[in-house]
Amino acid sequence: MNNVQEESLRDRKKNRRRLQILEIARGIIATKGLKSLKVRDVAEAAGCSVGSVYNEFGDFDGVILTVNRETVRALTARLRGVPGQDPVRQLYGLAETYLEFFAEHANLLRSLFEHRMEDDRPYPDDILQMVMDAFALMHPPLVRLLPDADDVKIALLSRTLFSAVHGIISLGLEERMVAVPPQMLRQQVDQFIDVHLAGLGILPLR
Amino acid sequence: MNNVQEESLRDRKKNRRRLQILEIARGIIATKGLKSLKVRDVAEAAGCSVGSVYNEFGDFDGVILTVNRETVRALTARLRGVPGQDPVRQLYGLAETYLEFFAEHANLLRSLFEHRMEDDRPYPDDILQMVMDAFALMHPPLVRLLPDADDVKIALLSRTLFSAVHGIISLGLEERMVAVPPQMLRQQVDQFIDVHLAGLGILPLR
DNA sequence: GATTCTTCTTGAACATTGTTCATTTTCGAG
DNA sequence: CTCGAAAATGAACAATGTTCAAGAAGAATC
Repeated sequence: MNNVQEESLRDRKKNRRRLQILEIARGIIATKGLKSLKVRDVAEAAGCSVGSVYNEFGDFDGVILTVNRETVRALTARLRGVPGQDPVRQLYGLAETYLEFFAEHANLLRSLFEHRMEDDRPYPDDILQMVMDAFALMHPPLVRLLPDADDVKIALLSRTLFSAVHGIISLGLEERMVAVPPQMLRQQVDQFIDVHLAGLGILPLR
Repeated sequence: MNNVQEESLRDRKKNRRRLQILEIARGIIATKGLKSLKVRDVAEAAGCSVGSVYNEFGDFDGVILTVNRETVRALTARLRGVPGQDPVRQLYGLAETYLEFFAEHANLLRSLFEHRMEDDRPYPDDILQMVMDAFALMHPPLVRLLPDADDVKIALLSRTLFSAVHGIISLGLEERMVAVPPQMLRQQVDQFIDVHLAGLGILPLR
């Protein structure tokens, strides 16, 4: 077997189509929600047969999970872009960036958190791990802010804090419920962190 | 029209069946999740035809929504049962009771929060209102603890706090993710409230 | 370039499941 | 008992995920 794989014509077409299918599926989820995603719609929009979708992704869950995987990847990239000089600012930045991302891609995030597998197959571990990793991004700044605390406790605190922020945002953006205006929601998140940092004995910047 | 309605045989049967259908549907959702709820299964278990289910509930969403309505009603009842002598204890009690209820009825709660309507029909207002009302149950104790604060701000704080607790619990119980052990989760919730109350300038009891 | 072999693509057919509705059954009133 | 209204029925339909035998397309070999 030759490791210097030059991409064959077949591979090129396959890749192009794969990306195209994902793009279309993501677009439908993002604009009309996961419930509106239909194999036939995707196949038609991609100019191929339904069989090709199955050939490429195994089953329909495969398409959804691949989109979700990219969603959490994009989220993580955005969160990693939050400046880390000042740990307090970093915490606010992480929360606000999460809010921004969630507001921009609400349906994609809902697909990530609400999709249930067919039958009782388990949710892929790598996606869960990526989500956990994203939620652990508050760990480093918290370590800097609480140098005397047990590392395990900080890990727990990081997950707790991020989960709390997630709850505030995901319910706040739920247009079904009393949709909180976006600007208000940001204030809400900031105030929440204000209070929580104060409770941890950390002085705010402002 | 006679207002002294004695229940006719017809009405009795209708009511019995209605309750039976709901019981069965709730059981399936609770044990196997919303995705496993099928009209035919419900009809067969209730010993009636699929048509009867439709006759009684209009469509399948009708069944789900009725179950969800009862779920939020039961939740509210449980939360209202939390003692209110001491406002601080009440806040812990509300959070812990929510945790208990969520742990006991995880799939029912997920059905309440994750179900999306067919097409683009709106989620029934009364259910949303009941959820909002449940989340507002932290309002009274917070008013007592922060007598000088603006009432509108407390209303917002109440929703924020409860949403945060919801996030911690719903992600913590997500067995897909790293399922936090229930006892640990309770500690997590308590510590979260510890810190947040401290941040609000409220002294803990212990 | 022709031939062969492998792989991918196709789309009709199937399986599952929500929904409808003409027909039948049941119940209550007169 | 009879008749009309209401309810129940379940076969048929519609939407949608899934499979697979047959054909098409590309790669490999000569």
